[in-house]
Amino acid sequence: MSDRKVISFEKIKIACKSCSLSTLCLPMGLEPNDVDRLDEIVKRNRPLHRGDYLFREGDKFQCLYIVKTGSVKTYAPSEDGGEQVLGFHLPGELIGLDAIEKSRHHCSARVLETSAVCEVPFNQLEELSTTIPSLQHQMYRLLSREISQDENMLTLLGKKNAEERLAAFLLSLSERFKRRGFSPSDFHLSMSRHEIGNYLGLAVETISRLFTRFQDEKLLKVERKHIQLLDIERLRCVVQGEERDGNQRLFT
Amino acid sequence: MSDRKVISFEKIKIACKSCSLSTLCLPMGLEPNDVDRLDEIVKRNRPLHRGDYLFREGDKFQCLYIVKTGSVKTYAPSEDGGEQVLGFHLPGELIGLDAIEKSRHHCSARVLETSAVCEVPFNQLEELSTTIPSLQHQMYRLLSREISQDENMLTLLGKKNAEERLAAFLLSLSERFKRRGFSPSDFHLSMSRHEIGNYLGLAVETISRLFTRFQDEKLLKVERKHIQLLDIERLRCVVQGEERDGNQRLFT
DNA sequence: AAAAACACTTGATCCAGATCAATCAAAACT
DNA sequence: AGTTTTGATTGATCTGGATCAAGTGTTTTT
Repeated sequence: MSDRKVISFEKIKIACKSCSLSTLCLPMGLEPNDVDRLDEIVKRNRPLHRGDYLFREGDKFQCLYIVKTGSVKTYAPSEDGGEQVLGFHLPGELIGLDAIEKSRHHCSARVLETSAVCEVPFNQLEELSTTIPSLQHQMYRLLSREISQDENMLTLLGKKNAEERLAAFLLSLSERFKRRGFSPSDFHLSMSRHEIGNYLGLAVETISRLFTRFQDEKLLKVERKHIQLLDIERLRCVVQGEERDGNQRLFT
Repeated sequence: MSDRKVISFEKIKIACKSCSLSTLCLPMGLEPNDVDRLDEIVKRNRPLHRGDYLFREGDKFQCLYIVKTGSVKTYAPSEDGGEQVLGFHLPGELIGLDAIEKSRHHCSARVLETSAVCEVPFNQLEELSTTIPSLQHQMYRLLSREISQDENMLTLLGKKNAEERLAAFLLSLSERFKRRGFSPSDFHLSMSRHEIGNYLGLAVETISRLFTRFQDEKLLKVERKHIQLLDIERLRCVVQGEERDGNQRLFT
């Protein structure tokens, strides 16, 4: 292994207190010395590459994972080879919260692009949280947020049509990139059209057609995986299911 | 108010330790004296009636609610008067976990039939959980379970067709009734066809037709809100999307 | 007891999005 | 550089479940 590689790996091993994500991540709201205690149990591994697994469905649950750079998808595989994509995870987002109850993962997680991921042994985190009330509080908040997000997604799948779904997806990415200091209107999709469709309960072809349509309507510019949102306001209207002529839809 | 009513109300005010739900509910896995401490913060109100609200979207989050008897639906109202039903809650099930993060409810909860509901002030519960590690653990488990259930529901809405959805719904009720000591094959639906359809992302008419079809196929017997499951095994096959002739479906 | 409101069922028709099929384009591999 | 593989686009067709419509049964109101 070359020296260069070791150096770039070491650069990734940043302590929580000097990590740029600390305001989005587990340490949010903790006192500096509590962050140090948390820091001691966090493991930082070398970067993973496209397709690598964080864990697979059925694995014993040991750790929560936090994306540091890159992106990760979680999905529920089904016996017949199909899968349901459950989420795409950006830096600062926690992965594995659904495994606490049964102490076993019932979804799989794979990285979508070269990514750095922090690992937090849950037993140690739980023990630490008994002695740091603000950490316990943060855990409750993060678990609760995950529930809210899933409920939001239930409404999307239960009530929204194809164009509303894709618009909502793009705006969600946009807002999350923004909070992480990236451009909210110019970004790269690390997932395939197929994965987007799977996540949104739509066929690949539908995603493709919608991108073309949105581009025709000057809502965005798309070139393969590079997206530029041209009219975020109007995209918000699309999510709300507003008609072309500006009328609202009645009931659902 | 008559004496009878007061007596029947008092009968509902049972301490956690003598509550038949204690193995499903918050106190699960707690030491008897910890249950007593939990018991002190639990409020038990008089029964609520069909249509009564536990809370409304936008309300300040104060308490978690636990169904003691009866049933409750939670739903996300949308501006245009529509709604997405998020869940139906049976005795022992916790309601309001999605409100912790923002300290505000973003769904509404109404009882479906005359119901008794326990109320747990969250601030007090959180404080108690800092001093009772097993209570903290139980909270993590319950929050995690909620996430799993929602993810399960995402797969249902994203990948399953109408008959698979209804079969899964009925089996879910069946299993939950069973764990509560009720018949898994003979029960009463406290929600309307409209609410079932809304929950499953289907139209009322589709629900109605499927009940008729399932009855024709001798999977169940339905008479208004009274359901008898006649062939739970075959219903499980329907959920898996098996073809009439016994073949499995390939991919999804 | 009649009337009104509501919940459910059943049939006929329609349509958004799936599926099938054919290219096309960009990586990845020889 | 050429070949294969994989991903994305576009068009044509099909269909599951929505929507529309009409009627029935049940509960609530008066």
